[in-house]
Amino acid sequence: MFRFELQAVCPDTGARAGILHTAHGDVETPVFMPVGTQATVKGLLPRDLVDDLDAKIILGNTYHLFLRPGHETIRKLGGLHGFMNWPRAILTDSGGFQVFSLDGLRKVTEEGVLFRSHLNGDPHMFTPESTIDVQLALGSDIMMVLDECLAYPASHEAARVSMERTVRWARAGYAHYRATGSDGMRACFPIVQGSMYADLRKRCAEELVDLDADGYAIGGLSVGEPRALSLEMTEATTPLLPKEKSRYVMGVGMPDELPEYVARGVDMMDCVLPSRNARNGYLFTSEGRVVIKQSQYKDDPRPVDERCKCYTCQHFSRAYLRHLFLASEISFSTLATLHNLRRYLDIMQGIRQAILLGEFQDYLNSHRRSIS
RNA sequence: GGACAGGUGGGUGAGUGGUUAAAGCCAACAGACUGUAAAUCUGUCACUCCUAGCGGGUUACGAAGGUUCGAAUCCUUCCCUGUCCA
Repeated sequence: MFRFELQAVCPDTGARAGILHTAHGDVETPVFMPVGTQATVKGLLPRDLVDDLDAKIILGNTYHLFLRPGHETIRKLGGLHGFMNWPRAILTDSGGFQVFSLDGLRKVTEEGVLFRSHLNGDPHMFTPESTIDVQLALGSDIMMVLDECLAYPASHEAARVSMERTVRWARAGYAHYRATGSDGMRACFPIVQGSMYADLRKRCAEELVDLDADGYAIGGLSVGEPRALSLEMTEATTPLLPKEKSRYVMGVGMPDELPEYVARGVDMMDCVLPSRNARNGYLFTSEGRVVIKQSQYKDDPRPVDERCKCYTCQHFSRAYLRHLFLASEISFSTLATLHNLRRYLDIMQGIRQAILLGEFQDYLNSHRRSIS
């Protein structure tokens, strides 16, 4: 039975701690979810994610898995869980982000999104209903309704038109989900849009709340806008969402921003930064960033982060990691991704503990002091 | 000893009379990355001056001379390298 259990609420901020009960295990929130678009978190094995990182939930992507290898193939091979041998929870994005990232390869219509495959140019129509069907085939624990992730900046008029269409898609997708896929074991989240206009965000949230959904997402952020705006839009939205339902801000953020989202009432986040930046040699540490290719690390015997307990930091020097990076060795990606994700998960665990102990305000204050 | 081929910036390698301080790639050095078209992408990469500009000057294509208004490019000599033949 899918259920969100609220455990603690910060009396001073909007922060909450809870548990997301899914068919594939409990997920303690606030949670950061590693991104595994193509049925793999790039650079890692499920073994790493479970044994080393203890990640409770990861993402998959409807658009990418539909194109390759195909959702029917995955369905036959045990769904995404069986296919990629991932025993824990999976959240799948609907393809709405590809409306943004594959701008130029798609056309948005009232019916849905017509994508031209980035692999071979074949046309594929994605509708609110079809994306639910694909996600059901994938066996997703938390499905996302198809939305239009709008680029920044957008005019108020364009944002309104887009947001209203996203609401219509959410209604259609949700109706389809209720009719075919709502078995109590899985969940489906609609997505609040409205670009950087608080009034549109508010209207969108109000419309979507009527769906009485399993949880709510805030999308359309981290599309090029100033960081402060992303937080502002989150802050304008979360108070309108039902307290007893989980809130998921899609595609954020930098390590420093994670507590800020939580303070605004966010329970779930995901981002490619820890994994992608890891592969590009950008490591997150408790002391800030370490760009491992820099010559200053040439003979550095220290671990990436002296306070980190990850496998990478426990066994390897910056000098060694720099060598692997410069030599384009595959193992670098694994070690770096392992570290960066561990950093994100550690931050979230610290945040959760602070909330449970009633110390989140202090945590937030000291966090803000440390970065200013 | 002889016959060919060749010597270009840290490496490799284009360029065979003038928009060439010299392509591309690699290395080096920086930067970017936010629901992943990303093990990707971008910038810098001889020295120097200032009024900081599609600005000036100085070096630079093995060495030294020469031809020419002008040479990495043509000529002469020398040095060096590779392959083959004795």
